[in-house]
Amino acid sequence: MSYAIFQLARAHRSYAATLLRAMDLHPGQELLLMHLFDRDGQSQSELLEGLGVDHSTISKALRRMQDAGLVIREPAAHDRRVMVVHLTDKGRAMREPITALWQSLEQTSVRDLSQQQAESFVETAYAITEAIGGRALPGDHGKRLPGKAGL
Amino acid sequence: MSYAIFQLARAHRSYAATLLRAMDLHPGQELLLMHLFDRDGQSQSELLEGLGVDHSTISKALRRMQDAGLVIREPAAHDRRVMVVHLTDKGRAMREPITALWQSLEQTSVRDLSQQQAESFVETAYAITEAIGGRALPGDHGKRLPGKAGL
DNA sequence: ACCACTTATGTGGCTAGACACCTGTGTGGC
DNA sequence: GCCACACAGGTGTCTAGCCACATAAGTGGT
Repeated sequence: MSYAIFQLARAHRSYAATLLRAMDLHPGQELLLMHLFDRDGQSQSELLEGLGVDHSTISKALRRMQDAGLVIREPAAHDRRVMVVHLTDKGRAMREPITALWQSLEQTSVRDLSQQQAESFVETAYAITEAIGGRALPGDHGKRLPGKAGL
Repeated sequence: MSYAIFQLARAHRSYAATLLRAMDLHPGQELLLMHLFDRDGQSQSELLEGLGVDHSTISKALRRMQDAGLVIREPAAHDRRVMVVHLTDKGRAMREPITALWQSLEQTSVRDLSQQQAESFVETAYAITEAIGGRALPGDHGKRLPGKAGL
């Protein structure tokens, strides 16, 4: 089971990376952009909430994306700690390609599956994600190893 | 679907990394060790075949593991290109902890699943892995590394 | 023997992602 | 007002993992 997850994760990431390479993006950046497509002008903390990665990862990725001209970061007026992230025209232009990439990824993934299998798989995947503590909720800094009962 | 895979992959890797940290290992190294538990004295190419990552990743990981005293690498007699990897006593001593970790990981993953769900999930996971071109190892979709290492 | 080709491995450079530590900035208690 | 504390980001450092390139050694064709 865990081996299957490892293999799937590696293959899936690798495939996504190959597609992303064609549009000069790196894995993870497309998720950041998709969150911004959904709602522009989010703070890094808000993006972090949606992605669940470390804040330093967000910070560095955004800096590189700013260097690449995809986004701009500017301090918020009401709270000078927060940096509000806005898409540039170039960033917004990535919307269609990314959507197409995502659909392609979906289609390829489910290619040999029945509708039933796909739904069941997603459902189980989320169940596993929750079982192993997939949510990094604010305030717990990763110390959440759910119970030593299972160890 | 792809989002579910991303989330699952991140959660799974993160959880495994946390467990591995307790025994001074890094993600991926446990898979390398498990392959060596299964058969000691493999070349890097053989290990690569089993893991499916880039050869440079293997090379660097093995160098760090050698620095950590887990393995030693020595040139093969019959072909001076290949480096044969052997476990040290310290490396062999990791076998039980890693097996325990793996079982814990498995138990936690399937905690909220029925036997049927778990089997169906693994089967679908391999189907997706093959569909997106993660070269699955020749043939079998069933057990990986039959036996001792407990994969 | 020679030379192209393949194979096994090493190395450098890049990003992702995690942790640890640090700097500003808001906020509540006194 | 003052001060401890929480919070938002930034930066350094480490490993994983990829690609691109390099080196050395075995393999074959001629």
